[in-house]
Amino acid sequence: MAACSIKGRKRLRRGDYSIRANVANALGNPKRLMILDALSDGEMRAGEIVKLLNFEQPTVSRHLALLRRVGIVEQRREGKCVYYRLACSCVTGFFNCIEEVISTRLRRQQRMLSGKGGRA
Amino acid sequence: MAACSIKGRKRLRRGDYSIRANVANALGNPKRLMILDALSDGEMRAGEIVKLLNFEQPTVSRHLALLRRVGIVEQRREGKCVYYRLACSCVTGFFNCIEEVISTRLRRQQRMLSGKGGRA
DNA sequence: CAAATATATTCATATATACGAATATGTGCA
DNA sequence: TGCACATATTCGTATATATGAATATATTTG
Repeated sequence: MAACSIKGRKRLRRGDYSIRANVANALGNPKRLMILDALSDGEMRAGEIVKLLNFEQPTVSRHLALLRRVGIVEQRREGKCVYYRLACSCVTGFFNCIEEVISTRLRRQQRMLSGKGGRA
Repeated sequence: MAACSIKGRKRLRRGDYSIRANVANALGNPKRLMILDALSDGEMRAGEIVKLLNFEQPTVSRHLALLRRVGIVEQRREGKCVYYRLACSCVTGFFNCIEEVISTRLRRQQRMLSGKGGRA
């Protein structure tokens, strides 16, 4: 006999979660986040990003390729230079959400410390 | 002589991008996305998720532990059962953003096909 | 305490990712 | 065409992640 009740509902979004995960996964790397953060100010050349962040040129190129592959950034060639930009304004929202998760976590940890840990 | 101008601006968010990446990274896995999608309907027991998604019990447990570690979900024990819930409402926004990225990408691909590919 | 249920952790391994170094491709210009 | 600048790709390898199987821990109840 189950001690805890099971609610019969739950509908899941349909479709391929792998595709969604690929998009999210592209955001799960510190260097890519820095690149996106830079791009959130506007279009930049690949080389500009290399200089700004002081990463290896191939590193930046590969990260940009990955971000482009999943559709987070778009590119535009102008002569010898390739300009990158965010493909979707919602990326900024990602950052805000992450900040929110982190601050929520901090708050919870504070609670832990003063609550559980404080006395005993 | 650089052919493309360099704009001198660009301010980056400060702080540790690795922490942010850890949070985002937690969302970059199809099974975890399915778990979060399930939890977006409300609190669930670990075992309920196992049954709903038909994953191995240790797999679910580990994914939940990871999600909890980065602060995306919280847990609550009630007797033998452990209930999990989203720690932060913004997680739903993540999904919407991902959908937006994917649909933007689709739109762009359509454009490619009818534009570049159509004639040539 | 023993047994049963619910969840968590460990271990070995398979797979995916990230990176530097080297090299290739693409573009404009003399 | 040949050179210079800008970006992309390949290769070998180091590191991280995911997983099933087995095992451990926690909680309730008899």
